[in-house]
Amino acid sequence: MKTIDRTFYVDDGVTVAKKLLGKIMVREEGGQAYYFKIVETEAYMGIEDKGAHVFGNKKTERTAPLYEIGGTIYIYLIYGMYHCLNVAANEVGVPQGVLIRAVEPLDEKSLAYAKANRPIKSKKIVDLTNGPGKVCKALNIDKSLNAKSVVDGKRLWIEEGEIDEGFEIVEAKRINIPYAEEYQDKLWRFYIKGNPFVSVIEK
DNA sequence: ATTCGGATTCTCT
DNA sequence: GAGAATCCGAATA
Repeated sequence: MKTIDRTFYVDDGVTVAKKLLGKIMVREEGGQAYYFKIVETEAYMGIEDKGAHVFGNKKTERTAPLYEIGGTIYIYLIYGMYHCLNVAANEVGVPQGVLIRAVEPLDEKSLAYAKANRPIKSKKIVDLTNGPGKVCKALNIDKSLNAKSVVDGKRLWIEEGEIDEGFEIVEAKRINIPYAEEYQDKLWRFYIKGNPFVSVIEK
């Protein structure tokens, strides 16, 4: 497998969000690597997107990583308890990004890693990683990765998926941004049709 | 199957 | 001092 390089991320957020589906996210910790397929993403399209943290060009200490070059990691805390993982898209100064909403553990070792990080009562392994807060918990991702990069081959990176995989992409409305007005209807959430790890399926 | 509320703390006004 | 790009368990039907 080959680590995806910078040029992949220097593109508009919607394009990067779609391209990330089916790719393999690799988490490295303690000299071990764990593999997860990206099955659901959301694009946040910058200063005009009312659902984005940077709406109105609100550059603050928190949102600064989104203004960096595509491939920069942006982690934030939501509802006081959960971290969410984003990858910045586009050029420096264009604060777009992609929220990683759901992943699928690709082997037993990765599954065990997720379980160890996120002990739950549910027997369904789907419940381990089918949501943005869950993904971060299961992969032991927190603010120590904020503003780091996904292209330096350390801690967290993304690789090409199976060559001939072939899947259908569903375009859907983004989740839980009621204040975003007309932007909450944008079809900027993308997921792999039929994949059981997707957090919310369209009717 | 679906609804409901509580958890918990960072960030910005 | 408010509110947040969520999750989970409990209660109801």
